[in-house]
Amino acid sequence: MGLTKSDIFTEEQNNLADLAKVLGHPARIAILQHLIKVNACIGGDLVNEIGLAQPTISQHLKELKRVGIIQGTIEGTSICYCIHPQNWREIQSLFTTFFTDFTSKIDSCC
Amino acid sequence: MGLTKSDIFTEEQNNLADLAKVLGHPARIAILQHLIKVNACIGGDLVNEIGLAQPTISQHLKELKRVGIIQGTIEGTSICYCIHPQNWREIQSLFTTFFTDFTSKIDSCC
DNA sequence: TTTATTTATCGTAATATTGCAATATAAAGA
DNA sequence: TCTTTATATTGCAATATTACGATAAATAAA
Repeated sequence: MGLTKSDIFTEEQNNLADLAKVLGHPARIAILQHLIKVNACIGGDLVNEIGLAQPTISQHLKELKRVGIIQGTIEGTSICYCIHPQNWREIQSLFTTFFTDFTSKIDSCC
Repeated sequence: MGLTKSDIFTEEQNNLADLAKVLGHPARIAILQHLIKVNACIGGDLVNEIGLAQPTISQHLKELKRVGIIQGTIEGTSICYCIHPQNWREIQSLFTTFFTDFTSKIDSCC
């Protein structure tokens, strides 16, 4: 079907999964890492840096913006992209909580 | 195309994206959270708990096992699943590093 | 106004993912 | 051995994702 049954899961589970899914593509990881490295840059720089066609990068940027992990500011004809600091920390916090829920337990496996 | 151009990215980027992608489905998040909660359980319990058909759960478990975040031990006709403690910590570490790379910087956005 | 620059959108092709019914496999117990 | 129980695999339908060429839109510069 290709259609996730999101109605049988909690909002927290759907939300975390959605964020993870957006991080689940190397181009989007590369975009985020580049933005971290240079603080901010315009879309064209990302097209050159990543090596995918402009419409493809635009699509990936759209996804990253959708979940709020980056922001774009219009500067003339170009758009200056950067990490959204507050949202980044909130997303980081969600993942940290998720991972720590196990790490804080005693190992008791089968 | 639907085909990710993984050859133009670093192994680190592909690896992190692959892990994130596996976490990018609410059923797999729910499976992990349940395993954390009860420490260990057999596959049938997950089928009842999650509410998806047995083959679907089996498929999700296969993906989780592929990246090593869970392990399964055969116990008679059933299989006892649990978090893979060491791999969990390694994956947690990868995400922590990724997020901290930005968090440790001064905010300088556009 | 015309042109150049930059980004977004549309349309499309190819592949991937999700989910499940049917079935296969494997081990335990009668 | 035969049956039961639990999981894996296969096959398939529906939807999603990825990537890009063509093109639109919007602004700056000439």
